[in-house]
Amino acid sequence: MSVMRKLPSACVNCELLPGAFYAGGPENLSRLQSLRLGSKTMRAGQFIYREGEQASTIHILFDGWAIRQKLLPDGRRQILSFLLPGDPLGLPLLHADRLPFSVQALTPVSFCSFERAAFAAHIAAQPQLAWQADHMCAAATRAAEERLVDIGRRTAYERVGRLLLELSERLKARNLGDERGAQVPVRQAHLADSLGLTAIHVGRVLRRLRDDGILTLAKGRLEIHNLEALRQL
Amino acid sequence: MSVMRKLPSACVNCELLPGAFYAGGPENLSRLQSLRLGSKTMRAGQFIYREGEQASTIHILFDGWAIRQKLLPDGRRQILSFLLPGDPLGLPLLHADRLPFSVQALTPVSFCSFERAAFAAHIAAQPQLAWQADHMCAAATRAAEERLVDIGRRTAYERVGRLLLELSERLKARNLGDERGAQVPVRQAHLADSLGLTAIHVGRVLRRLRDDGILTLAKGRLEIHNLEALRQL
DNA sequence: CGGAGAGTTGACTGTGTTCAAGCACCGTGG
DNA sequence: CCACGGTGCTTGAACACAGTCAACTCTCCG
Repeated sequence: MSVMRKLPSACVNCELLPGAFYAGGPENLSRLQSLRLGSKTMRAGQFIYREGEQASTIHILFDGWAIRQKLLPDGRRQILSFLLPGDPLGLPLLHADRLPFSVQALTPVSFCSFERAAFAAHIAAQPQLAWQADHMCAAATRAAEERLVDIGRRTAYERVGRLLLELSERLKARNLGDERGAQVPVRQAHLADSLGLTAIHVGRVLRRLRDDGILTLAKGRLEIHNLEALRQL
Repeated sequence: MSVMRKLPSACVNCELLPGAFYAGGPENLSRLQSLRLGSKTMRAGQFIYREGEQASTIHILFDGWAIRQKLLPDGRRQILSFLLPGDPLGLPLLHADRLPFSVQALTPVSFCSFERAAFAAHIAAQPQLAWQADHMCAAATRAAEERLVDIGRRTAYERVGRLLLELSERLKARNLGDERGAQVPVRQAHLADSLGLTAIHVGRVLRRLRDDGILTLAKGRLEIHNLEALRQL
């Protein structure tokens, strides 16, 4: 079974920080370190945040996968995004003290925590950090709106293909996974709730994608066999 | 016919600025004024931006409605949002020089323009402006993700009702419209492309909403008859 | 060996789509 | 004043994509 990576003792040694917008360069790391509250691990399935509840800490995912989702009273669920190591969890807490979505661990996870208000002040006080936060947020909006096009105007076949392509590219960008594929701990029900479909239909679509020689998703592993065809979708 | 409001000659007199995040308070207005390039009007249907094309000015909608949309090669369209007076057009241009969507005038519109780079610098240089921009952007993400839940997991009936409720509330917040309703220059095809449906089905849903005594949308006018029931959706 | 969770398969249903025709509204021009 | 054409809305019938339900298999673990 997969073993969880060990958290570094200090931010300076953290492998995630180069490139993380909230770090703001080496000269800020000690400041950031002083805001750090500690770290935590959780098991698969645990809720890291629940929609609407008050929360005063924000987390940075260090290892494992999580999902960001909204639940309707009658049990329907919409997954908003998949979260990978390095992603901040609950970023809207910088602007409000209640989150408009829940966050749930998809695998065992570890993350480190910062005090909401102090972290917000840290960013708000520095023009270039605030600007970079805005930049990140713009990217998040763009991603949400692309998913909107998927769900609103693309077929199930296109949706599944594009989501798996996106995941594979995000994993590659972080050097997770190898040549042909990667571990993707996502079940058909997750794809379904992410794409506005049912798990059963996702299963049928995955079979078609496999039969068409485009990709396979089985036993927690995603393999892409025809990247060109996949990009065409 | 509706008459277009007259643009003020100077930002100081602009009725939109109180409350606009990019203004940043009275002391900044002269600075903002100096960045202003001028104003423009366009007829209904004209494209203000086209997806992917380079653009070096950003606009603030002064009067009229516009839509933000993405078009697929085969003609399918997804409307991302409706833009009302006071809304910035093409905000992502602050972070990139190509827009990931098109903007089209829905009615005759007027707007004023600012040079992209100068406007971005104006904001990026001031921590509190940048932070407010981040705040706005977070709201945009939240809106996109709520629409995502609508399209992904709600029925056509719920979707149409909720979108019209949202529009009516945005109009009310800007003092457009009166007691019972407001002018809403949105055709069934727009609702359809916004909600991942077809215009024909939207028509059927609107009839059901009317038959159920909840609302009517006809001849460019939206009237809400049972706000409570509408909120229940 | 047994049980739980995930995935598969098949038959049936339903929400929403497609296509086509007809109608209402409205600004234009004879 | 009315004929005209365009645009948008409505209706009906047939269809399709995706959903629902239920039974069965597979795999992984204990």
